[in-house]
Amino acid sequence: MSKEITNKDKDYSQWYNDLVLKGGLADYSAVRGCMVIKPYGYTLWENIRDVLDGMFKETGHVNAYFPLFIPKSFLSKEADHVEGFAKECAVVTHYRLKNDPDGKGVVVDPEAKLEEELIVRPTSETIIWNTYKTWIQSWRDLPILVNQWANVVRWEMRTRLFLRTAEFLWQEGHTAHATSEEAVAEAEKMLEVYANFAEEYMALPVVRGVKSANERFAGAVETYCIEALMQDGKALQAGTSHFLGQNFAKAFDVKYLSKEGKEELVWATSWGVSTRLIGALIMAHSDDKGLVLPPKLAPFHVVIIPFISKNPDETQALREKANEIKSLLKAKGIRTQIDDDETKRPGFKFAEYELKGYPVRVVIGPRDLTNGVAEVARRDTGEKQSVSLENIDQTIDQLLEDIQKNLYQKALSFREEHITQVDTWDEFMDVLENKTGFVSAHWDGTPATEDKIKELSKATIRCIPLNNKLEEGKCILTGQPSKQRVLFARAY
RNA sequence: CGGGGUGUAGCGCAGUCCGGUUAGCGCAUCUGGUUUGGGACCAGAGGGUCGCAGGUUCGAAUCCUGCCACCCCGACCA
Repeated sequence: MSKEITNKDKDYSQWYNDLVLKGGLADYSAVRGCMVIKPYGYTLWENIRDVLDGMFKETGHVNAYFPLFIPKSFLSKEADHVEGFAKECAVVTHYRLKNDPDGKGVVVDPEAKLEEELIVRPTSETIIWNTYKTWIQSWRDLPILVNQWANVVRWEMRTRLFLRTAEFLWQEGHTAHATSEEAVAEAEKMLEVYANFAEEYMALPVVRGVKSANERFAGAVETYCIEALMQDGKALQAGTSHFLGQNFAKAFDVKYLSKEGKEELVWATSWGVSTRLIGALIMAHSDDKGLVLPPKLAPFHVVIIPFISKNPDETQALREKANEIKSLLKAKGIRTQIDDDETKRPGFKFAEYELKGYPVRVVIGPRDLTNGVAEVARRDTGEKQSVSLENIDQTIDQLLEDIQKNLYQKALSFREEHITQVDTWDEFMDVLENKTGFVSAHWDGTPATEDKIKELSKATIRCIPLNNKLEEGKCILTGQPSKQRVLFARAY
């Protein structure tokens, strides 16, 4: 069958690609490293976006939009920042094409060279802080709590659908504050927003933490992150929030006059999540039959499949009943689709909607109609039950809640089982190789040791969990004293 | 950027080693019919610059040279 997907255990990467492509989320495009997000995948993104956007508004943020292009000079104003992004920037050098003198299409017009080259934004700190300079004069102008939904480009060497593409969609919040404390509080607050979103909506348990110096965002003083675990035991950073200190205020000379009449540098944060979340969603819950989507984000909650009968009257009655159920569900805010396509057989449809991850399937045939029931199947466990048509809306409403909870619980158990404490290097390597997942181990706190561990094991420090328990110990690599355990893992 | 692999119909592939009629198969598509409680069946039809550009040859999907694209694994990254 053309729709068959690779078994997860056989080839996890191929399984993932199959889900994305055959599940109808995205396609490869004509441009290297760039993907086409198809309607089904885009709806998923819209659902993610809408919920997050509501959360941002709830926490006092407003949306704005800044240019796609950044003057090259801006990027070089913050030393760490340039270094972090310089290697993966797309650059616009010309502004015009002309007909090829040899008659073969168009060529870049050498006459149309830009005075100053433009960088396609890999992130917007620089263009935004250059703008904030003009917005901020007084303490009364602060804080600025702005978010933007945008695309960014990072010219990655190696790309993967949703997880790492050259162009991707995201949101980036950029805030300006009068004090360091306020900015830190903002960064922490937004991390918590992300964590809540991941857990409540994506049914994805995450570890909240801070990054080590090596893994910190280029230009940040502190990077907070949420880390999730995928079914293959690899970690995935699902969101980050940065306390930028005064680095960008210094670089762009953004100062305000305090209540005391003193000129002060502004404090900053930035935070973002991207379409990568869709990759996380896929890898966290799906199985060998296809996607498994949490109800709170699934494009559709329910598909109703009426059986087609030989008897036209019966078929008509089934269609009507399907519509009736749909209306009932719709009244409860349940997103429902009816598939009464007569050219496809039921078995085909079952497989198709399982592949697409619809949380609930409702099947209704002549026998059900007589008995006043429908067959309701849940995607997460595959269980089927005969349900009375009387209060099917309530049953399904409850079922969707159960599915959402069950997905979270399943992912949580998996995550808990895959955080392993180790105290020796041999154990460390053994867990990474065989058990996989997060490894909680002592580290002497130096970047050099972290690099060495990465080199030897391919594992990185995913984070130092927030409110981490302090505990005396010895670094698994160097034996030097350590005050706390940190989480290592191989990661996406 | 290194290593490996693949480019032949919308998708998946065979054919390439060893050149030779009209390039084939499965799925999908279209038409007609029979079907429909877990990926239906029968009959017929349409669909191809064999990745691109050169070259060798009477003759190239097949041999030679160059290029390009994509996938996988590594280094780098959200």
